[in-house]
Amino acid sequence: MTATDTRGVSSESRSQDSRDEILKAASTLFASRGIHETSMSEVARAARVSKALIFWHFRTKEDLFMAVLNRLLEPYVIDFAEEAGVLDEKEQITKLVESYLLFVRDNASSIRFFIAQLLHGDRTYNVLTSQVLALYDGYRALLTDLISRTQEKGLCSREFPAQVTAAFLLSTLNGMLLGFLFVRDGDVDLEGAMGMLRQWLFREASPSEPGGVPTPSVRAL
Amino acid sequence: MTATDTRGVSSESRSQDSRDEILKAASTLFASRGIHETSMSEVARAARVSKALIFWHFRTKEDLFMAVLNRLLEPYVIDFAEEAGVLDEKEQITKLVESYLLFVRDNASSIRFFIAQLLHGDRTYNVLTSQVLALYDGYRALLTDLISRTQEKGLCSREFPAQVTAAFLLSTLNGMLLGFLFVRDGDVDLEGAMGMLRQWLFREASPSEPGGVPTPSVRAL
DNA sequence: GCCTCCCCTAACCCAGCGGTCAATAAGGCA
DNA sequence: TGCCTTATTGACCGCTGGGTTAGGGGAGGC
Repeated sequence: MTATDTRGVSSESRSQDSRDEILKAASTLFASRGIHETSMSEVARAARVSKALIFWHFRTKEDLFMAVLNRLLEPYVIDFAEEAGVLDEKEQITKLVESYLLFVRDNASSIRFFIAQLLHGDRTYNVLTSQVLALYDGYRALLTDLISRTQEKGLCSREFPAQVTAAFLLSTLNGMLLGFLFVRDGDVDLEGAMGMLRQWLFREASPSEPGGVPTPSVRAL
Repeated sequence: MTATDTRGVSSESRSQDSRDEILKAASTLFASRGIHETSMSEVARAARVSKALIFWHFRTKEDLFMAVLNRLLEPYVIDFAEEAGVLDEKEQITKLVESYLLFVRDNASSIRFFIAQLLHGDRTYNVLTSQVLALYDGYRALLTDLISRTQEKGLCSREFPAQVTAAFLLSTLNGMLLGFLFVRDGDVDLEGAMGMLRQWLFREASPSEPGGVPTPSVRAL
């Protein structure tokens, strides 16, 4: 989608195009079938390019794989600071949790890939782990801080220390993530999940909505 | 460990022995490195047996893999009914949750393997998924029922319907599972996790124990 | 003592793998 | 136009993978 960008076909952009094409094909194949079940010939065929060209762009298969990894990691950033000021803490937490779930929904396939990769523990383990872990810790810190401030203002229960609550909440989110990844038909009940989380976090009474939506369906968590 | 069982070397037991040896070696290798990164020659070497013998016992590599899968699935059973009567509902829930966490701790490597396998979604997907899902649903049903009864007796909060609570709790448990799988040094804070869960479930006050154990450590959830 | 059936092996087969290379096409620049 | 650099390819190579095959050896039956 990003930049089909056929401006000034001159000079190095020809090379760049084929490189992108290869990366795109490799991303799809690696993510869906794993590195070991994907041959370079298949990547070449999918990218409609000769196998030798792949080795011209990338020294080895593993190099290509690393490039794919980085490409897939690109959207994994926490861009939260922007809308911080306008919302109160409660809403910020809600927002943060929601963005987690939305992200999971929209990036299910690459998350699947990364978890499988992490579980597998190849050489890539170290570099990938540290990167993913950094993101994860960032998110947790953000959440802990937010919960802590919310508690100070008396906006939510002080039953547990903020970091305990945050760790617990994150566990639950990860459990939901796992649930999402195994959902059969790919559609996921985000609203239901959010509602449950909000109620749990803030001890809200069940929001008896005008339309009278009954208990949020909880299938397939 | 089970049955080195060298009784009556006669007749078909020789075959059985070598078959077991192969399965054992294959289980270890497949579980730790995955099917595609494990060659039949490696399995043969690990089982100290010729490669051809493997193909005498199992028609193809995939057959062997399926046999391994079933072997690894053996310990995955819910044997809960036994001690049901003696405990009250609250303790039963605690017990059930604890047995989940203990199971996760003790079977981390095969759980890892199964999740990786499920995430991957090979052909094995269908047969494995259905089996794991059946177990999972069994556990959930057990839990839902138990929570429901506990609520009826007024022993725990009725804030949410039993099945919502169960699904939520299961999500959290799965999140913890995920956390356990990625714990660095392999040791896991079971007591801390259990404490948090109990408090959450039953709204217990922090159990200020005589020894004065401070807030349960929550690292690495 | 010999035959038979079951385990088990060494040696082989060949498709497909990751990777290389010499040859070529496709511009930019003079 | 011709030359130089950069992209691109088809053909090739060594090797490892899953899978086969022909045959050896040992325990039971007769």
